[in-house]
Amino acid sequence: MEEDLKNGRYKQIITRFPPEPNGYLHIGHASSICLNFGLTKKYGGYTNLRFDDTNPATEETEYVESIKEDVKWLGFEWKHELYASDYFDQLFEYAKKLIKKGLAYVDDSTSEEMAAQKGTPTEPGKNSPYRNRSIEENLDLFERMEAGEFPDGSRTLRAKIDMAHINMIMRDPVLYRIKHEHHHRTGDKWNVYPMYDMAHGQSDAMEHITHSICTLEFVPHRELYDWLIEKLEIYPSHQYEFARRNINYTVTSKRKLMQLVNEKYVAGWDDPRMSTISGLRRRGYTPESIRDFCDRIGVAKRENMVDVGLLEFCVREDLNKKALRRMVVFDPLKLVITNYPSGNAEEYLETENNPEDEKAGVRKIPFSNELYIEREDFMENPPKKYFRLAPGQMVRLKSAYIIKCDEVIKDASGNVTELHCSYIPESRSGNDTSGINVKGTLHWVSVKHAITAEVRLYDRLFKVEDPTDEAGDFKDYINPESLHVVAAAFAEPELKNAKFEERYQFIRKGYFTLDKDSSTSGIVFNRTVTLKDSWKPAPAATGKKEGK
RNA sequence: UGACCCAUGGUGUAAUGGUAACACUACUGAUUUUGGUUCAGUCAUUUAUGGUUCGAAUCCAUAUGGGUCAACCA
Repeated sequence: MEEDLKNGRYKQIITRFPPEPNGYLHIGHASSICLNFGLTKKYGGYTNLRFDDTNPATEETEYVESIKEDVKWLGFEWKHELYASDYFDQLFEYAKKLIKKGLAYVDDSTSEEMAAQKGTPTEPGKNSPYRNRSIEENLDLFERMEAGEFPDGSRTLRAKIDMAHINMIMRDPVLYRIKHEHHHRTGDKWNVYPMYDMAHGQSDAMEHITHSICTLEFVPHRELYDWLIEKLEIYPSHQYEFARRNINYTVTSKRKLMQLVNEKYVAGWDDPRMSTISGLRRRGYTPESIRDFCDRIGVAKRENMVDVGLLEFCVREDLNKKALRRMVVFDPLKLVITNYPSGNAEEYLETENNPEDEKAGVRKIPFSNELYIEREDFMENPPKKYFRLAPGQMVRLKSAYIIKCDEVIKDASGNVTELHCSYIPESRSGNDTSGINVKGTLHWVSVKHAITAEVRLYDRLFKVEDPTDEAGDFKDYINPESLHVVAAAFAEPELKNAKFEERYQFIRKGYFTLDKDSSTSGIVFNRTVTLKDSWKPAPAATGKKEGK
């Protein structure tokens, strides 16, 4: 499409990203951002960031700031930062031009009366009794609407098109309405505000937007978009539509996201379970992974439901290259190495920070005779093909030694409290001369060197693929286990120096990032995504692993 | 029961009248000091019926299915 247009029709492509500042951007907007900015980056040209702030009742500066931050974070630069409200003077003139051409009139009907006049998709509408006012009277009334002489809702300016039009959008649509409301940018200057249709295409025209890209629900508006451009005799921008991207197990609707925030189902717009850009950012998603995701899902006009698994694939792929490997035990089981010197004996073992990236370097990790391993990495009566620790079995401790489980210690009620193992001194990582081969490798931390950290494990926010498609309220389908907090996980000491800019892979546990709730008194990590896990204990035994 | 938009493996997207493909998922196997990564492979696709054409996913018609439109929201 763009290539044809480049053949002489336009010298350059100009697009715009037009958010309404009444909420935070979500993953669906990311698609639109990547499309609009990506197109002009590819074909040459530029993209404006234009806030569609024509409704002062719902719009706030807080949202403007968050939107700018999110677009920048995603890695895009806009040419001009603009606001539909910048054009209010010009738009008002445009409205008067329509009146003068006999193409718009002031209507005193109430919204109920107007709805009744409108007809239905299968029946034509009826003309408003105010439809044939004189140009002079319309002009006078419209000026007085602006002057603040009339209360909210008492009058509107409507286009004079055709109340029997097959396209209901064309049945004398409202162009301007009275609102004595404080606007986040123009303050109390205006008493009338343009509707979307009276502002969007006109703003596009003023900016010489060549491709005004929006979602499918605006298809019927295109006829009005073109009509206004024609009658106003302004730059002929063109509107193109694509289907919004839906992702399963979440919602991408500002209204619904706001409900989750206001009704405290989540901690805020940037709760890591939210589909907002700020939520994904806090969760540990990278801009690269989100852009890659948007590229992969593409654009089309058909209804769609993208698998969240693809988003997870994209972030795993990116993080695998970037994340520093660390060892953290979530649910500790103490392990004593009986043939290793006790007391203050320790040694520092070298291990790579990222096997996928030599430049990431190496670090030292402390080893001693008392370690923690993951409780789930031991089974007293293992099924076959269990590669982890079990009585009499051997495993490798990552970057350390091969150990053998000699004895299982239990408390009075039979719970396993401790494991006694022996290590093979010749099996030390890097210069293993033992000749022993083991299938399993476990992560571990030294008890006396470990630090504690809070770890927040997230799962999908909804239990069903499409909560808006289910009976009843979408909030009835919230996954009660979407957040699992490990209050005190045991981490290798290196993590004391965790940084917000760095990404981590806790070996065998997933990808993690430092959360903003971290303070000097305690550090907090968010799990971005689990590692892919192809281990299945037994047919139909434990089912799906958490977070997958 | 009006108009408009849409229909390609489980999912998403290509194929511009000329061999239906790519990615994700799932499943095999190899490698692996992460049951990760990597590598090799397997399963699986044009909604239906007609028509035009030497040739149709593509063009036409009809049907079916899904979506949108009756806010002083965007």
